[in-house]
Amino acid sequence: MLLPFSPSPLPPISAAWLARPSPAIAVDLLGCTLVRQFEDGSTLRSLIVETEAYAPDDPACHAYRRRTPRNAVMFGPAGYSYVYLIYGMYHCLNVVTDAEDVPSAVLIRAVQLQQEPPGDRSPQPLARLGAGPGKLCRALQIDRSHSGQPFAPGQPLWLEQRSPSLDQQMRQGAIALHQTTRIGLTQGADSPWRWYIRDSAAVSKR
DNA sequence: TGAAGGATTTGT
DNA sequence: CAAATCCTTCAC
Repeated sequence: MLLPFSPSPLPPISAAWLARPSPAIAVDLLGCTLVRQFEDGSTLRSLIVETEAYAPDDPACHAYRRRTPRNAVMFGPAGYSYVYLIYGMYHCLNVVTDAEDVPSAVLIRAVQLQQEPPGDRSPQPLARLGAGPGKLCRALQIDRSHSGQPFAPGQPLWLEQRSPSLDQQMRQGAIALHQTTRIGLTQGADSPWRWYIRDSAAVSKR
């Protein structure tokens, strides 16, 4: 299933809206728009269809043990990006949430691209390009240089609210949300902090 | 200074 | 199931 993109501009999501516990944000970000603005000024919009929450006292959270240079942004205020390199070859994009000094974030695991990203790329279904945290960063050309930056219009990345019609469909259950345990973890694997739009073509298997 | 391992993806 | 590939973290 492909979600409909809004034909009209949607309001940006504020840092204040993101200053809540990460599980709540993970649910609320489903159906919202991730906007990538490239250096030439062009933009590429994607609908968020799969997320995971990471929180304080969560063994799976990068900030679980202590503050380090890598995870420092998670200790800061909500509304900033946290991008890290995993397995030496893939980047993962997070939205920092909750209050300052409460290290938490939401991992964007899958998006539905509105159009083909710029650059030479072998023709591939858009749903595939955004299926997986590493793949969506590759498609949107997101790397660690984008970590620690605010989500705000005019920046390389920002977020926009759900369209009213999509919000209504999700609240009425016409678009089903699912909640499961998180993927690929060795610790904290029991917390049911993964959410996705069930029938989306872009979510991870399971 | 060294070593182990990871919020992934892909191909065998 | 294992490789690719490199950064982060922790131990010595």
